[in-house]
Amino acid sequence: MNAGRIDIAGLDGGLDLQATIESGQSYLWRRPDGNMYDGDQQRGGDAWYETVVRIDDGEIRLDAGDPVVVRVRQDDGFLRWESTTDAEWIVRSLLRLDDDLPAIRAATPDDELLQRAYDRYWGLRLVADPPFGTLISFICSAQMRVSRIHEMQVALAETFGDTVTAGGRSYPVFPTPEQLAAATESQLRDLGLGYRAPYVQRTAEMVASGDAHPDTARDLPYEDAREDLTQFVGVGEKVADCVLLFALEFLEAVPLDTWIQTTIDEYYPDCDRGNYAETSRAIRERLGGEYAGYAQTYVFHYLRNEE
DNA sequence: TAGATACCTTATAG
DNA sequence: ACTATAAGGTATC
Repeated sequence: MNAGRIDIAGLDGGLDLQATIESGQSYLWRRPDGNMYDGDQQRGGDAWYETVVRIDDGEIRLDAGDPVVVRVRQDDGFLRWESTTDAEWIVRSLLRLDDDLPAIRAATPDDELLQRAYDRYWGLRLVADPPFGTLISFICSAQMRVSRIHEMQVALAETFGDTVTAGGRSYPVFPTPEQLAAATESQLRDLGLGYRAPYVQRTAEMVASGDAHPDTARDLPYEDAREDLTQFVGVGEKVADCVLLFALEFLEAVPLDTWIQTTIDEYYPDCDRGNYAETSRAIRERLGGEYAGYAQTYVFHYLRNEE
């Protein structure tokens, strides 16, 4: 295994690894100590987190390429990493370590709720996850608790994905589009996916056949990109916004979920315009525009943990 | 085009 | 013990 460490003092705004990984924006990491979402900040503070991505022509993916194991741990002022390859660039990319958090926060409105959330979880970063895994995991997220969404992704990897061995341990790999497309609805229901089972299978089939790919949204203007992603089965406007924000680097995207809807009702009632598109524009503007997605992620994590 | 309803499964509240 | 409700919504009518 390769290994290295990144000096957190050298990052603009530092890092809160646990908040970043366990804030419900990524479901593609695992904690080998088995305590994801245990709500215990102390225990998670120096836990190892592991993921497997694929590297294809220098890009971090899950739909093609060679599997690479990546482990990270925040400890004593450093982000330590271990990997089957020289992975510092992968770690920097996945965890958006080059984002300038103070600059992003400076572009955020001086709003009491936003500042409280930023203060409480300062160092939380958005992620830049592989698009295919993000697409599937957020299709699974509909009407689901965060911990169960994560369990589903683990089950999908263990049931349909490859396995790689590193350092004497084996790691399940998130399934490729082909592997998921070959799954039957019944198999997926057996994993507890419920009505999401056919959505996952059919979307995987769309990607595997080449009929559509989440990456095509990357080159479109924000609202067109959101519309483009809704062509996938099981993907509405909210899930599309999640893929844009957590995988395709649209930092202005604000997924309108139940938590944000409650936030709008309580703190920004004038932003409720009665439909997704218009409410989205209004709350996006209220949260600072360009980095509204950052503010959304802080607020989501803050409200979910403090109330 | 806007509004209502069904949908899998599990955990938690009452 | 047992029922109602809600969980990072979407598809369909």
